[in-house]
Amino acid sequence: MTVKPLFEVTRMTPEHGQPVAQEADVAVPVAGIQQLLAALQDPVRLEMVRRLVGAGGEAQCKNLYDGIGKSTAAHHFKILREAGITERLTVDGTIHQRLRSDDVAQAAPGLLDAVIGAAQRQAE
Amino acid sequence: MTVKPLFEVTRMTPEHGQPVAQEADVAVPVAGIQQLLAALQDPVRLEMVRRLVGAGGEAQCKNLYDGIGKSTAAHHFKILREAGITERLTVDGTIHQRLRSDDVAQAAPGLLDAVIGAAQRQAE
DNA sequence: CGGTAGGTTCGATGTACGTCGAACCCCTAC
DNA sequence: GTAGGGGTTCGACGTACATCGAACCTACCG
Repeated sequence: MTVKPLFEVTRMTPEHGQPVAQEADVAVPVAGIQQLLAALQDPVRLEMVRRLVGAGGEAQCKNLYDGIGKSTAAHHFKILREAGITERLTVDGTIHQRLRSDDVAQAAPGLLDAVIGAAQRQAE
Repeated sequence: MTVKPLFEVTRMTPEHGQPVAQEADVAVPVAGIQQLLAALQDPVRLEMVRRLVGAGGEAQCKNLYDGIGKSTAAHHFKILREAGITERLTVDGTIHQRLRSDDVAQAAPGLLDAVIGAAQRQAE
C-alpha cells in the first residue's frame, strides 16, 4: 500500500496566527437518496445531525457525540461526509463539522427538514 | 412451537362472490423516524414504494418487484408493514399492498414526498 | 378432486456494518 | 522539547440483515 495523504482535501494552512476558516471537501457531491437515507438512519449519526442544527450548522467534533469511542465517532463522521451531508473544516486549529444544508436541500428538497423535524418532535 | 395464525390481523372473508376489500393491519402504528429511514433506505423497498405511488397507492404484491425471489419480497413487505409505511389488504381474493401516505405524513410530515421526489428525479 | 398461482414462514448462509483498541498525526501549551 | 487533547486510520470482532430454497397456506379453476 502506498502512503496516503492524511487529509484528502483539507489543507492546513501553516500560516501562524489569526483564526482562519477554510473550505474543505468541497469536491464531494451529495449522494443519492438511498445513501442519504442510509446515513441518516443510524441513531448515532442522526443525533450528530440533530446537534449540528442545534448548534447552528457547525460544531466541533467532540460536541457531537456521547457514549461512544473516538474511533467510532470518526467512522460515523466519515459516512456523513461521504454522503455529502457534512463537510470537514478547520477553524482556528481544531476540526469542525458543518452541515451542508443547502447542498442536501438541492439534491433532495425537503428531506433534511422532514427528518430533523420528525427527530426533533420525537425527542420532545 | 405452538401453531401461529397465518395472518395476524387480516381476516379473509369466506363470503363467496362480489369483490370485497377490507381493512387490514389497522392497529400497526407508524414507526419512529429512524425505523422509517431504515425501511426506505433499501433499494428493493424504495422501488416497491416508488411503484406503489406510481400505481396510485395500491397494487398487487407481484407487481412491486423484479429479480428477487418471492420469499425475499415477502421479507421486505414485512419490514415496510412493521414500519407502518404499508398495509396489507385483500382485494377480490388476492393480497395487495397499500401505501399509508396519510399516516406517514402525519408521523413525519414531508418525509415521504421528499424521498419519493428524490427517488423519482434520480430515476429520470 | 387435483393442480396452479400468489404469499408467507422458517432455517441457513454470506456479507455489510457498528463497535472497539491501538497506533499515528496535527496542533497547542507548558 | 515534551506532553496532552482532538481526530483519523487500521485491523479485528460480533451482530444485524438481505438473500435464497423448501414447505405450507389460501383462493381459484380445470
